[in-house]
Formats: sequence, C-alpha cells, structure tokens
Amino acid sequence: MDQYDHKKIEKKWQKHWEETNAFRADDVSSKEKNYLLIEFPYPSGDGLHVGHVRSWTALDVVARKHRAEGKNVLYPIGWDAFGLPAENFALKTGIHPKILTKKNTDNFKRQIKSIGLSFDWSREIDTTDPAYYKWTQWIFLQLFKKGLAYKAKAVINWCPKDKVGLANEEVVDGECERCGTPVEKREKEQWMLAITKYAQRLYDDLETVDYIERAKVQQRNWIGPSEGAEIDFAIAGSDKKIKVFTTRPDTLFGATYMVLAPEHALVGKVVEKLENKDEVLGYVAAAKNRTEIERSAEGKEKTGVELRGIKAINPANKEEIPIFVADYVLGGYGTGAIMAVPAHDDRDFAFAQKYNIPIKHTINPVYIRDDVASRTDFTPKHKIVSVVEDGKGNILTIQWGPEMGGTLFLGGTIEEGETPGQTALRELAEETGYTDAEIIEVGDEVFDYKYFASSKGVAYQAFTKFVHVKLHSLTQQEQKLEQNEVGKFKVEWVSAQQVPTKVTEVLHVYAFNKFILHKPYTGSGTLTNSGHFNEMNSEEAKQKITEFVGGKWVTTFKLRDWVFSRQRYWGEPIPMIFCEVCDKKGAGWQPVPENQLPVLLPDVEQYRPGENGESPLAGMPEWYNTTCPACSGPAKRETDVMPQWAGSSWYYLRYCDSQNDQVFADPQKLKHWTPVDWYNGGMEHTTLHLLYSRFWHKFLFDIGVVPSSEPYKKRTSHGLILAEDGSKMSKSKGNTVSPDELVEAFGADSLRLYEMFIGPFDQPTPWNSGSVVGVRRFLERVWKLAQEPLADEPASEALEVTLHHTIKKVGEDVETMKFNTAVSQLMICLNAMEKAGKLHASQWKIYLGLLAPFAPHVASELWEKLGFEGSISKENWPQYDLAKLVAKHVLVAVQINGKSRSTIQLAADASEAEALDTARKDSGAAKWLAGGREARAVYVPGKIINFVIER
RNA sequence: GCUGGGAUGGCGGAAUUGGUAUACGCGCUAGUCUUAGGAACUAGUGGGGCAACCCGUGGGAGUUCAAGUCUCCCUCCCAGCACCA
Repeated sequence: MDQYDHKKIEKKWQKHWEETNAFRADDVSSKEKNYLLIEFPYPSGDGLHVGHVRSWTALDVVARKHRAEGKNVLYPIGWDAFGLPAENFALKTGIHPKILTKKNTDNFKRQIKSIGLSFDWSREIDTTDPAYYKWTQWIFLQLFKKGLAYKAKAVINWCPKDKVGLANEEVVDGECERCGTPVEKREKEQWMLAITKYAQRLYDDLETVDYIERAKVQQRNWIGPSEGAEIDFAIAGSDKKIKVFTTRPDTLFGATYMVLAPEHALVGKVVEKLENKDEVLGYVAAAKNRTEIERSAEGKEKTGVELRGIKAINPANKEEIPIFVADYVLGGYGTGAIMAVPAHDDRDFAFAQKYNIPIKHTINPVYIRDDVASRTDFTPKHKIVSVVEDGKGNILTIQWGPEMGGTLFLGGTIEEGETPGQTALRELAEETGYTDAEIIEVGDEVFDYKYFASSKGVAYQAFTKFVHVKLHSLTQQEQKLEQNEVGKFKVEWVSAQQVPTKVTEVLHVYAFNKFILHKPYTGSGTLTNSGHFNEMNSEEAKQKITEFVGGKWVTTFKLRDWVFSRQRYWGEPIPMIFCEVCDKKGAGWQPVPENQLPVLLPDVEQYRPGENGESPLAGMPEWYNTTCPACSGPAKRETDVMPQWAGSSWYYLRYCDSQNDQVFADPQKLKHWTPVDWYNGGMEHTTLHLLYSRFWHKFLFDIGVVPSSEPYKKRTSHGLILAEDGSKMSKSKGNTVSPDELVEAFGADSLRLYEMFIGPFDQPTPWNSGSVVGVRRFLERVWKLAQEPLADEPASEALEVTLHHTIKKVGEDVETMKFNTAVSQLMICLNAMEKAGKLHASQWKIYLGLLAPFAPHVASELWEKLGFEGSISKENWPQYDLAKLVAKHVLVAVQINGKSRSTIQLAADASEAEALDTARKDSGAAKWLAGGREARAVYVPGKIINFVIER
C-alpha cells in the first residue's frame, strides 16, 4: 500500500498547476465572472504569517469551489512594497530598499506556492515598479486637477523618531502607530487630499454594500456625521463675527460664554487689542506644544483664558458674553468655536464652575411614564423632591413598599401659599421629626412629570421643584403622619455611594444627579428663560431658533482631510513642480505633464530625512532642479513622497489589466471584472485603506474612468490568530508559528485544513499546535480508505443520505465562511464512509470534489489514482440530489414532561397516530408513562414526541 | 461614558433558528500492536451517585408541552470610538 507522502504529491501538483497555468483568469469569457480579492501583502522580512494563510486559504477555498462550479475566477496577488521597514533597513545598512524588497518578495512567493494557493501569477503587481506607480502618480494628478489635492500649512502629527508626518489614522492613543513615540504637533506645508468632500457619500453608500457589520459601524463612527446649526456671534463694537457649530440651538438663550480653539484664526486677529495679550499668547503656545499624551494625562481638567477686552453678543437675547480660548475645543472639528451652555452641557458646566461664569437654565425636563403615554386627561399638581444631607456624607431616604416606588428621597405636595423650600422643611418635620435644617438651594427648573397614581386612579402632571436641604443636627420632634402613612415607611440614612443602587425613580435620580453629583441636565425638554420660545419643545425650538438668528442647518463630520505628504524616501514621488515665477501669478504648483510620467524615484546616497524633516530627495539638487511646465523657467520638483496608502488605494483595478502601458487599465477589462465581488482583509484596515480606496474609487468613477461607484461589493474579515496562550503573536515575543515548518512536517493540505478548522473564521482564535495532528490524521484516513478496493454496487441508503447532506452543508458553509463546520462535516462523512465498507466510485467522486478546495493536493492525487476523468479543479463540484437528502427512516426522541427518555425509529412519513402509538409501546418510554394520565402529546415529525403526564 | 460583539466540557468549538445540549477535533483514560516511542489502532470520556436517578449552556426571574436559542433584570469579558460641541 502507498504511504501518504505529502512532500512528493504536493510538489507534483504545484508543478502541474504552474505548468498548465491552471488558475489563469480569462479577460474574455462566457462564464460568470467572479473577482475574489485578498489584501496584497507588504513583503516583510519575517515572511508569511499564519494570519496570511488563514485569510488567503479562506478565499482560496472559495476560488477553487467557484472554479469547480464553472465560474471564471480572478484571484490575484501582488506586493504593497513601499513603506518604512524597507527604508529603515536601508538607513541601517545602506542597502537599497529595492534589493531587500526583491529578496523578501521571492521568499513570499516561494512560501505562497508551497501552500498551494491558486493565485493568478500572470497578473502579479508591485507598487514600487515604475510601470505601476506611473499610474498612482497619474491618479494624483487627476485629483489635483479637480481641486481635491492641495497644499496647505497644516498642524500635523509629527513623529520625532521616524521624522515623518502622520495622518490622524496613524496616531494611536497619541503615539506613532509604528514606533510608539509620543506624537508632537508641527506646522508644515503638506499635500492634502480632500476626502471630506466625499464624506457624505462615503457614509451614505455604506448602505449599498455588503460589508461585515463591524466594518460599517467603524467607518460610520470614523466619518462621524453630526447634524446641527451654524450660528454667527457678533463681536461687540466690531464687524467681526464668530461662527459656531452646535447640535443644541434650542439652548441658545442659555449660552453665557463662547470658546475658541487655540488654533482659531480669530485669536491672532484680535490679540493686539486684548488687555491680557501675553497671557493669551502664552496659553495658545502652550496648547500647541502639548502632545496628545500630555493632554490626556492631564485628565479632563479644563483650562482656558478669557480674551479680556472683547465680548461677543448672544444673537438670541443680545446679551454680551465673555469669550475664552480653551483647548477643550478642537480646532479641527466644526468651526473650531463653540457657544457654551453650562446649564445643559457637561463640559461647559465644568468649565463655567471653574471660572465662575453664570449658569443659565433654559430647558425644563419632561418625562411621561409609560402607563400614561396615550392619555391627555392630566390633573396638574405642584410637588417637590428634596435631597436631605446630614453633612457627613449621608443622605436621607424613605423606604416605601415597592408599590410606592421603593426607596425615595423626601417628597411632597406644595400647599397653598408655600414656597418649595417651606414645603421641604414642613415635610421633613412631619415625616421624620427633624427640625434643625437649612435650605441650601432650590433649583430653577420645573420638571414636568406625568404619571398615573393607581391608589387614587388619577393621571397627574406633576410640576416638580427640587430642593437641597442640609440637616444641622438630629434634633427631633414627634412625627405628624397622615393616617394612611403610619407604618408604611422607614427612614434610613444612606451613604452617597450607595444611593444609585437603591434609588431608581426618575425624579429622584434627577435630584441626586443635580445636587450630589453636580451634573447638568443635557436632555431635551421644554424651553424656559428663552423669550417668546418659552414652552416650546426642544425639537421644534432647534429649527425655530436657528431660523430666528439667521443660522444654517448643516452636517459636520469628524473625518478630516488626508495628509498625503511624507518626508521620506521610499515612496512614490509626488508629481508636482514649484515655480516661483508662476507663483506670483497664483499658480506656483504645476503638475508634471502626463506624458512625462512616471517621475522616477532616484537612487540616493543618504536615506536619512533632514533634521527639519525634509525628504532625503531634498538633498539632491540634480534631481529636484527642473524646468517649469508652464513657463519653462527654472523650477523645483516636490521632494515629498506619497504615503504607503497611495499604491494600495487602487491596486485591485490594476489586476484587471496589469501590463497595460497606455492606461491604468483597459475600460473593457474594468467593465468585465469590477467591482470586486468579495474582498477579505483585516479589521485594522477598516478606517485607513478601506476608506481611502473607497474615496479614490468614487473619484475615479466621477471622472468616468471606472464603471462603478463602489470598489468592493462584499467585505469580510478574518479573526486574528493568537499565540497558544491567547496573547498576540509577535516576532518580539518569539511566539510566532512558521508556516514553513508546518508545511515541512505535516504538509500544505494539513496546514490549510487546520487553519480552516481552527474556529469561526471571523473570530480570533488561539493557535493549538496539538490540533494540527488531528487534521493530519484525518487526511491519512482519507488516503488509507482510498486504497481499498471499490464496490461494484452503489452503496447503502444511509451513506447516500450522508454524502448528499455533506454536499449541501459544505457548499453552504463555504459561501457563508463557516469553514470550521464544513471541515467538521467532511470528517463526519469520512467516519460514515469508513463504517460503510466498500465504496462506489461515484461516492469517491463526490467526496474528493468536496475535499479538493480545502486539501487540493491530496484530492488531486487520489482523483488521479482512482482513474477519474478530467481535472478535479475544473467543473467538478458535486450536485446534491434533493430526493436523496430525505432519509426513509428517522430517529425520533421521546420526551416525558420535557425530559428525553428514549428514542424510536420511525418511517419518515409516519402519521401522528402511528408515531404516538409506537412511542407508547416503546420499552424505554413505557416505564415513564405507567401510573400517570396522559394530558397531552406533542409530535414534531422527524424530531420529537413529548408526552405530558399528570400524576 | 457611547457603540458593536460575546459568555456552552479540561481546551478550540457544534446545535437544522424553540425540538435528544456538548457534533467535529484536541486532550485525557484503558487496552492492542510494538524492544521502545507516537504524528499507529480499538474502546471510553459533561458533573454527581454503588445504583435507580439527579444536576447541568455566566447569575436571577418569566413565556412555553418544550429554552443554549424568545422576554425582562443583573454580572463579567472582548473590540472600536472617546473633550466631536
């Protein structure tokens, strides 16, 4: 008998596939096209990672299945080869990144081929190849021509170690994503791409694509639209205005100050007039120098400085209000300025308290309890809720029974002629006997609380005031309780920490938040202190007040424009030329004419960026000195290069026509292949690569060079493979697993099968080296069984059912990426085949067809050994026969009172009467049925019988 | 804090969407072949109990003939975002 020799057969079939161009996609074909895409790798020196294998094998299984189903599959591969590691290596060793890249891609290629991935190598691309980046540069020029690429002095995130400007997306927790150094702020002239112009479409069109929900949520979050009003605040005695963005124009009457971000342009314009010029300039400078880390290390403590000498005018009530500069307002969001409403915003409240700014209440809370939602017949009443403190951190509570609302603070009805404070003191004395008390505060607000008093059968609208009381001593008189109150409650002092666990009623929670936690009310409600808008609800007032002050309803986004310059070497040169002569005419930046593309990246001697952060190219006058395309005078090339995200923003388009030197891809081929049908990749690329490439694609669609408005129809994501202890795999921890060793020891098929079996595809799973053995054993058993002589007769009914069920299950599982259960089903099926004895050729044909996408080498070898016609990888996906899915006999569980007691064998089409009858006679069940009365019997055909027995 | 996703044997994980919980694999136990070994083979393997049986899907209530699955409350874990006005 032949031994299963994975090395021999894997080498044989890999050679065969290469020689026959087995996986080449056809640009012209009558077959249904199917474009499957994985994220092309950065060819790092570490080589292939088991994470790559998981993602790529998954789509390889899909690709192989789809080919077997007769589709024209495009499954390409290439290299995202620009980037920092190769450049840092060059810095250390002086070896050109090109050389390192070649070495690494060769290694990757060898590894990829060794695991039998069915890529179409004829379309291989490399972002660092001038024939490729020519078109990256071309796309940049189109962006420039449409005004979407512009140079601007921008405050950028600067990594002092890598000496490179970073996009917002590359800053993680205030640190450089790559090296972990705290990021600084720097002002620099940068090329920017106006992705914000596409924010709305990038947001809205997520509706039209089939992305894993997590990815959609993350992108929505990142784009971050927010609806609100833009409102102008005039500066008193000046024609200057400050535009603010607010989502709460309904609280405009409560705006008692304004805040500008330190970066706000107005600060510089008015600073000379200020009484405290030096203080303001000092604050602004300090804010700029602070790193993100320092800012968050300072906690949420807010700082700021008033601009003394100028005032703004609240456009709603014409009151003069102070203007502050404070870094809790962000320069890059909204208009960089806010109106501050301390009564109804947490941050403004904290700031106003610190700087003694008036707090003006303008929203009365409203709450309608569910039990009166549909009623209109309310009896008005005036109440108070009072929080009584003993000055030692304890709060007075009244413990009622659950029907009275459980644990509450003191409350009561305001009687004729009483102030809320008097009511509070009276109720305190009556219910608890305490008399030595003082009113600290009576809240301005009136809480409109609608509820149903079941004891009285009345729906009340309780206008509730809030009183804060301090008890000086426990001096007590006798309680004066009403008849119905006697013995119904207990007075208890509760520590402030414990209150939230006991007091849950809306009004009382509100009182606690207000007086003890000092939280402002930030919800909606009814307007007050707001002129003729009083009594209007928040939603209506938002529109009406915006109109009243001449504001505009707008949507703002968190998304910022994309900082596109890198002061580095190993990237695509930005194809722009600066001419000082033309600059005087307002057109200093000139695009390199398209017929001069690509602008080649020259070889340099020195890879280190300059101390001021300029690109190494800035040290090469022989390269950057050139002539102006507009006036032919002397001019200089841009020496910054593009970020790594450039080449990957459109690579899937190049695969359609990777050799074309006339256009970036032939429109006919683009039409044939795009959009990508299925794109699998990591979650870490959701807000970077995925969003950027959607942006570029939409732009290319707008200028008419691609036929669809979205690049990817479907996006899925694989879970990370963790180390055996559940921690992250990393080279530095030395807990990585090498695909090479696994291929050597167990074979590519075992590696592929194991990674598909390891766990649910979209979830992180720890690696388990022991489990690889399991799938290897499985393949050994397949191999061994295939050496047995074949049967002449078609096999037993039971096995046919299992086989056809397996066809159905594996097919469905592959499409829904439940690879783990697909493999499991293949194992179950093999178990059944081993038990069945001799197998018929047709059964092997089915089984190998199903196994082939997962373990293509073994399946191909056995297919050939068994003498089957044609290629297993082409058009041999088995079809299941619905008739064969239905077994003639089924096993039905018998339950007594919901507990499984026995199983019985029934004909699949057994009637209810037959089934129940059989069950009653079953020895296992009979014992439980005896001595009781059968109250009910439930029969679910093919599944279960349940007898309800009363005793 | 907000948003999204989770919690099932010793481990990775199944469960036809309300119908025999723990499929499949690992590990473990016993045995077989073997000088030996296991990446070999066979059988067993949720917990408790001598047994009949009982208990079991993070915790607590509920709906149902029947709940891992549905409803409500709670606890914990993971991921993303976070001074976003």
